[in-house]
Amino acid sequence: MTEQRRAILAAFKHGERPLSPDELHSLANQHVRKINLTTIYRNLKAMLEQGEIVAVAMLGKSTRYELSGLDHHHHFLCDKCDRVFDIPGCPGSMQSHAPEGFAVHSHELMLIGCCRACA
Amino acid sequence: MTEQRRAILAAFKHGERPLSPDELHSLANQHVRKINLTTIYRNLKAMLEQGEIVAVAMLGKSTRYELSGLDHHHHFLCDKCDRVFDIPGCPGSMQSHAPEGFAVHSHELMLIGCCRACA
DNA sequence: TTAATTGCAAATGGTTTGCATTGTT
DNA sequence: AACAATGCAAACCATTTGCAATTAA
Repeated sequence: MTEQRRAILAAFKHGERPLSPDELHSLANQHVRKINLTTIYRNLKAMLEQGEIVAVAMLGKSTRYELSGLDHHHHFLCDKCDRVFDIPGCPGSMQSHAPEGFAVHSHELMLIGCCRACA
Repeated sequence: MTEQRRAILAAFKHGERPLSPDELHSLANQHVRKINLTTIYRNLKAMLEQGEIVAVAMLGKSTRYELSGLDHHHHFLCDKCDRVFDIPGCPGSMQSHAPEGFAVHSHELMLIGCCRACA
């Protein structure tokens, strides 16, 4: 594992929430010497393919990423401060909500609202 | 209401599922004389602000849009054919899944799997 | 006829790629 | 030495913007 990859992992752990490539870039640069944004993107791509991280779709804004292997969970987007929080738990299997003949492999749930700090 | 806006609305109705700006462009051009893609984007922006349509976040792919005012519902993304289907109903209020002090205003749910046609 | 809408081309912003350089084994 | 990872600049692609021409009120 390269020094840059280690810095990116550290940034993920330090960030503790889904991060955009830019946020990751800033965070990783605090951990080691300057890393190029291109390197961030290339490592994100590799980490995605290896299943080390997962992508989180964001309305309008650029995709964010987080470490995988966490317990199954969902996200809360604060529409005031724009931060995304992990929320534990899950409403449960969604297969019953799919129409006949549709097989559900996975699901994503995003709650939108106002976080505690902004309230 | 302009002729172009009418064509875009017709495309939404004809499409019957969340559409990308490009899909909308193709569809709208079938309904009237050529419309510029810029006009699609500008009308989408206006329709969003007026609440006439809503955006649907797509992982990696570009945002899709659909008419609002439909019953509250969610989406199913087929990972084979890449189409998005509306699915009726909702698992219910999500407030109980949010941490203490977090106020939920709305939520988005995307089921991912294999649609009936691709099965 | 005055304001809003459109088309076109250029600008933008996030992401990706080519290639020469640097680091790793 | 051989191969993989990096940095930089250029390319890319979806979306936005400036501005002159067109359409609607």
